[in-house]
Amino acid sequence: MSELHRATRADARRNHEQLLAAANQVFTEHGADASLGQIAKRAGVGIGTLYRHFPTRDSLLVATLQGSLLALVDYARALLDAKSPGEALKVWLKAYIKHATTYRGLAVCLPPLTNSASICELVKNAGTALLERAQAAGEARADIDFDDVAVMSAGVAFATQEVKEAARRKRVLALFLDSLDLR
Amino acid sequence: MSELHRATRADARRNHEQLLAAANQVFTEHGADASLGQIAKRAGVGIGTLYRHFPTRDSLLVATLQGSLLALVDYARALLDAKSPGEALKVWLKAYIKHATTYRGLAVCLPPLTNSASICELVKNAGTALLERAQAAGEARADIDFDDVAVMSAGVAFATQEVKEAARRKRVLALFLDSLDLR
DNA sequence: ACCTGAACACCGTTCAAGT
DNA sequence: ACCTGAACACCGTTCAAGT
Repeated sequence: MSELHRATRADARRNHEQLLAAANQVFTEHGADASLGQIAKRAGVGIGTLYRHFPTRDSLLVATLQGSLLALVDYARALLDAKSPGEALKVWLKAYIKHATTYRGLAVCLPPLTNSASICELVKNAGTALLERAQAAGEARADIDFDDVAVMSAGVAFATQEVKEAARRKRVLALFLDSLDLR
Repeated sequence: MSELHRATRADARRNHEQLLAAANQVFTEHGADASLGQIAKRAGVGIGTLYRHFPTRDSLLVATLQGSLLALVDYARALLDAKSPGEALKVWLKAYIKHATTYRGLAVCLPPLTNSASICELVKNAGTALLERAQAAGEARADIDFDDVAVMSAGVAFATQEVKEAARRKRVLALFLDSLDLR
């Protein structure tokens, strides 16, 4: 019943919520490229209604991820008080990369989305703060910015996604995290 | 006129070649997820003929890339004589990653293909030789194998693909290559 | 103001019919 | 042996008609 919803009709609000819930389910089951018609059907809503609420697939995707993205931002803020700035950065990046595998195939459509969605600006700011703190403490190489780290993280998330062996996933992740250290 | 083709009909051989040429063009123009119907049309062939010659999209993709993959193998063999094993590895990995961007979106469908196509076995062997030589010379960290490097390379190719700024692409690539060094 | 679903354009894949 | 393309099942997206 927030201010934002005062002017919207009750059925519209309800449809919005049911679409989000359905999308979350269907994306989880079938991946980020799941059929939009299937999502509309699961929400008990016409396909046109889905498009009215979420004009693009990406807009539906970010809406679905908003909660976990905000959690990621909060996590970053909390980590700004951690003893070791370098470790704090790495711990957060692990969570950041793990988040990019929330849905199968999410890493593939995440990069373009990173530049359009406003929530991603918050995430970027949060990551930048952690990186710069680590760099200031001499615990991360100084010749990179957070966009570099974000690009590489997307790559790691993508490449890691379909690897069966947990040991290899862990090694590749470590390879990346080690690369952030000073020389 | 190779031995392999003695038993096949002349029109079949011709169709095969025209499909390859058309696929190369269309993949180049529209990316690795281009329409197969469009490829068949460009080849002047029924869609059924395309499926007869290349039962899956991946089989058509690897057939299209076979020449450049073999060139990559030759390049690796030549580099086994290079003075610096560590540098040789990195130079080749740059070419390897660049190859994964031959078509837009190729990096996305490359990983599964890497395990199925027999030509990729050759590439893997070539890369392994370069990596192990660098490791033996103490010019690459010893706690990884070529599969680790291949996974990360796929990630770099994917993540790098859509980045506009050349400087950032270069920095991310360097970040990866640096990570292979000894500590 | 919002919802619906038929309509359209596209795609992948198969397979009966042809040569 | 090989080729063809109609047929089928699916998908994304729009928009006229309804409430």
